[in-house]
Amino acid sequence: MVNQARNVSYLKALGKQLKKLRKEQGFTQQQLAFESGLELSQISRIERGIINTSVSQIFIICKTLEIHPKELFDFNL
Amino acid sequence: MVNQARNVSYLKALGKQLKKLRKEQGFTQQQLAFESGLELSQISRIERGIINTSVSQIFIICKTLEIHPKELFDFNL
DNA sequence: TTATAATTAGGCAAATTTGCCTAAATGTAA
DNA sequence: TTACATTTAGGCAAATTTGCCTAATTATAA
Repeated sequence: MVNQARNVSYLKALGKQLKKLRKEQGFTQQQLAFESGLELSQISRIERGIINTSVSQIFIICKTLEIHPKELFDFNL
Repeated sequence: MVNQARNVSYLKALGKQLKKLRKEQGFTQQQLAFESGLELSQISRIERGIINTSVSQIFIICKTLEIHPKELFDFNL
C-alpha cells in the first residue's frame, strides 16, 4: 500500500484519540505496553500516527484500556 | 505477530459486520473494491475474517460506504 | 538545577499484509 | 438446467508492520 493511501491524517487523529483515552484511563505507554503485551515502541508509533497498525492491535489495546473500539474511533475527520 | 494474538474471533465479527453494512448500502464486493481502489480479493479476505487488515483500509472502506468507522465496530465480542 | 519518569527516535530481521493474477465455488434469476 | 453474477480460494513478489534493541529527547517533580 503506497503512502498516499495510508491516510496519514486519519492515523494522526486515531493516535491523538488513543493518547487521550489512555491518559483518561490512567495508563502510561509503558503500562499499556506491558499489560497488552505489545511493544512500547509500537504504542508510541501508533499514538504519533506514523504507523498504519492492524485491527487486531486495536482490539488488544481497547481490551486493555477497557474501552469499546467505538470510543477509539469517536473523532472527527 | 503470532496467530494467537490476531484475535480471530474479533476479525470474524468485524468481517461479518462489514458484510452486513456493505449489503445495507447496496454494494457488491466488486463495487466496493472498485470505488475504494482496494482489491476484490482483499475485501473478500476481510469479510471472511482471515486477514488482519489495517486501520487505513478500514477508513477507506468506511468512506466509500459512507458510514462512520464507529458503525463498523458496533458489534458484540 | 538535578534526578527520574515518560515519550520519541531509529535500525534491523522476521512476520504479515497487500496487490495482482487465475480459477473454482456458490448464489441468483430466467 | 443454463447462464450470469458474486464470492471464495490460492500462489507469489513487493511492501509494510512488528518485536526487539539501544539511545536521545522531553516532561515532571523535588
